[in-house]
Amino acid sequence: MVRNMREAARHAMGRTSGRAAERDPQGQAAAQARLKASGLRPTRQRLELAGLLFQGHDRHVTAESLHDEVTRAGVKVSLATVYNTLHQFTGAGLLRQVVVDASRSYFDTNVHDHQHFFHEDEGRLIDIPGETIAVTNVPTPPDGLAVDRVDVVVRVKRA
Amino acid sequence: MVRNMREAARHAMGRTSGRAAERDPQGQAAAQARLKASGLRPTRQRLELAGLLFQGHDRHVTAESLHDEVTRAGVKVSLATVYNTLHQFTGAGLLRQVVVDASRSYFDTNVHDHQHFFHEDEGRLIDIPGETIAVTNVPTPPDGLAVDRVDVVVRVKRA
DNA sequence: CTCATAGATTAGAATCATTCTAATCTGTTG
DNA sequence: CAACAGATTAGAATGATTCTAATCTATGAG
Ligand SMILES: [Mn+2]
Ligand SMILES: [Mn+2]
Ligand SMILES: [Zn+2]
Ligand SMILES: [Zn+2]
Repeated sequence: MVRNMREAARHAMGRTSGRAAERDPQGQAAAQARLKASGLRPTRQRLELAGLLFQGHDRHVTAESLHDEVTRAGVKVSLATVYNTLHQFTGAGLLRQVVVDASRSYFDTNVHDHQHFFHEDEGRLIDIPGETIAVTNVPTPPDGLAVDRVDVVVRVKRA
Repeated sequence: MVRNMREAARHAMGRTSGRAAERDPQGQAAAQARLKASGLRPTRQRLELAGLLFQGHDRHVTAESLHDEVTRAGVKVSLATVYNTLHQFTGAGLLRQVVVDASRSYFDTNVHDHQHFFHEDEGRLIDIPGETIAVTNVPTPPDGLAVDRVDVVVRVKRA
């Protein structure tokens, strides 16, 4: 039943209306490149999620916030796939996991050295550029251990 | 049926054999004082848990590790009570909660300003004295927010 | 292009830490 | 020794995350 390129493309798009992809052509292209570079198959779901995550500005998402967002965009992706994708992207170095809240995991599109404000009332993360804060005199780890990284979280509340 | 002080004391001890209390007389006394100072009733469970937690050296426990420990000591305390107690002690300023692992909460008997090594392979926390690490140039929080505290976690792995 | 297949997605069940419920118990105070 | 506010607890509930196993799809021969 597939007769030509246009039909094939529509078919490949599956359940999505194609609206999201049409709305963000360069995002999709960049996403495609990013996935290819990481050896991840460019599936509809990964392209949509990458499109939302890597639009240029840095983002902090939870599995649920990203799932809500992609769902609101009219794209059907299961929550399991959102979790899978966040972990795969993290494994590929496209995302970083941030632990600040015992009740849920955040993922950060900014994988460079930087720190965070964590707004405890609202559960929001705000970047602090990597050059801003200086952490000095970090002691040598106990024998047999090596520093993986140093996290600084500035917990803030309503004044 | 309670005839004298000795009997009364045994009765008050409830289901415990009294072994734990006998093993740690000063711990119990200190615990009693600590609870009184915090306005918490000195129940058998709180005294046992305080006895284990505040023995002098600083400790990092999870609800489950503390529950295992108190259980192994032959004292019957429900996990719900361990959770309740950890939160009450935290509210009273006797403990501090430490967020380093998305999968469980740690409680720290050292409530003074200090930082941590977190051994990611084993899930263990190691104190870094408060005067050791210096964090400078922490930026001013966004408007309407105030710094609650600054956490530094030095994540370490097997070398 | 067509097909075979490794890899991906997904609904729904399972897990696990933590919290809640509501029944029972106990420390305190009069 | 009451009376009762506060504490404990078994077991259910919750909520985030992971797992299962069935179905789908991207890909690279042929
Ligand atoms: Mn959702
Ligand atoms: Mn949890
Ligand atoms: Zn960030
Ligand atoms: Zn500590």
